[in-house]
Amino acid sequence: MKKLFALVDCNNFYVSCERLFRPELRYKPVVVLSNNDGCIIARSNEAKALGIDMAAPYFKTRELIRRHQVRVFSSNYALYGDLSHRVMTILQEMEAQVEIYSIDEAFISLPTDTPFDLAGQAALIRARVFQDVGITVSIGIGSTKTLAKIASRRAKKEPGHQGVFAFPAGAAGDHLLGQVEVGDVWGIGRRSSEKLARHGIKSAWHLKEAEPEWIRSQLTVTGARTVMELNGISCIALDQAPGNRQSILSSRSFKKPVQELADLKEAVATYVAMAAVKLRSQNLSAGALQVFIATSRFDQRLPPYAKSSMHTLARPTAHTPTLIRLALAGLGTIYRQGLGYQKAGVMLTDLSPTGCGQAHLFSPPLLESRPLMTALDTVNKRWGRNTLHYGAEGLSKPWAMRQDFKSPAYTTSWQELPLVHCR
DNA sequence: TCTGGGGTCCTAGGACCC
DNA sequence: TCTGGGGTCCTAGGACCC
Repeated sequence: MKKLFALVDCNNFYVSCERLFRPELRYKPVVVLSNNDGCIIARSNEAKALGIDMAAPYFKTRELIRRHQVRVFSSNYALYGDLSHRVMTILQEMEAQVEIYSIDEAFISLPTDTPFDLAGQAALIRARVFQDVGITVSIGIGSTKTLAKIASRRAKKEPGHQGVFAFPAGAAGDHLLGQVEVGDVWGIGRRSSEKLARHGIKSAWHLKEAEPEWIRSQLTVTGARTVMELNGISCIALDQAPGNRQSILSSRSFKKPVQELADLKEAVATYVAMAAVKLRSQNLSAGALQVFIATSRFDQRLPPYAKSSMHTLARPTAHTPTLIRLALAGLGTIYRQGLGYQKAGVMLTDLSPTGCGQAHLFSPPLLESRPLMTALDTVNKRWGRNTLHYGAEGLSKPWAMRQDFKSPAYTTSWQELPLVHCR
């Protein structure tokens, strides 16, 4: 059966979340920063109009921000995650086939075999999300995910569409593709668009008409798929139950460069503990652990130093102390004295469902206590993160990331609920 | 002074097997 | 002169996404 795709995309999502609890900031320029207050990762329309670029380093735009009194927020993922969940729940209530694609986007698969007012249904979804959560979404409809993406951008950018736009058939569709820069096509990043431009392929229409074999040779099969999708041939299916996760990464930049091994150890132990919580929450165990450290890529004075160390476990585990021990041992092998490290991290890979691992012939069973981990997670869930934690994680954490402009956890912490004053 | 974090997929090349 | 053919697995690196 032929299907259509709709992409539901939350407008300026992080900014919209912040404004939800600060309605006086509506129509004012607002930006949200990445972790460590490093880059700008969300902008209100007013901030975009001021010429503040996506992913611009905060310190480089600070003057512009000050001059126009742009309101700045550190990222607050507890808030965004919670509001995202509310939006996605509504979509799943209204539609049978939903793929949650990212924190602020979902694809929906729509039937086309019955006479059905797609745009009308999309408008209903949009109204319901706004009514129940207070977030504005744009919805694009197309015969492939790639075309739905292009349509959603049009829905967002041109107010006349009331937030819903269906990719048109025939010549009108080609005309629209002619107006889309090739780098704005889903799956075509900076490197590929530079390469394509050198061969005269500058618009989405040029790409659609390109020779498939040549595209395959230049952009591999993923590029070839994109060309098919632009031609209306669906190659990227709706994925309602994404397969088991491949890896769990936990890493942060430091407030200021860290030199001491002792500080790095604390940071790495903290990241291991975070990753392990995520691991157990998905009932997974890790078969390998990688730890990495890096100096700043931007520091011109010294050559950058980045090293990682991989350790494979005889048997998969989700036991925090075991993982911390391995990570710290790995850290010792890659640490070099006298450098100022800007970032460290831990990646858990070879993930498998807990309890399904192959027993090992020669290693004795690991002396690890699953009930202990369960108790730890239960306490921290009930009483707040870090109620119980490992000594190796440290206490003062002088390396912790910068978060100078963080809003309260309005919806996920009793202590930070917004107050309503009545007279 | 100050430049995010968390993912996925693809390819090439080396090592190894029969 | 001339050096097989077919395969798997692993890793590193590149590119992309939000």
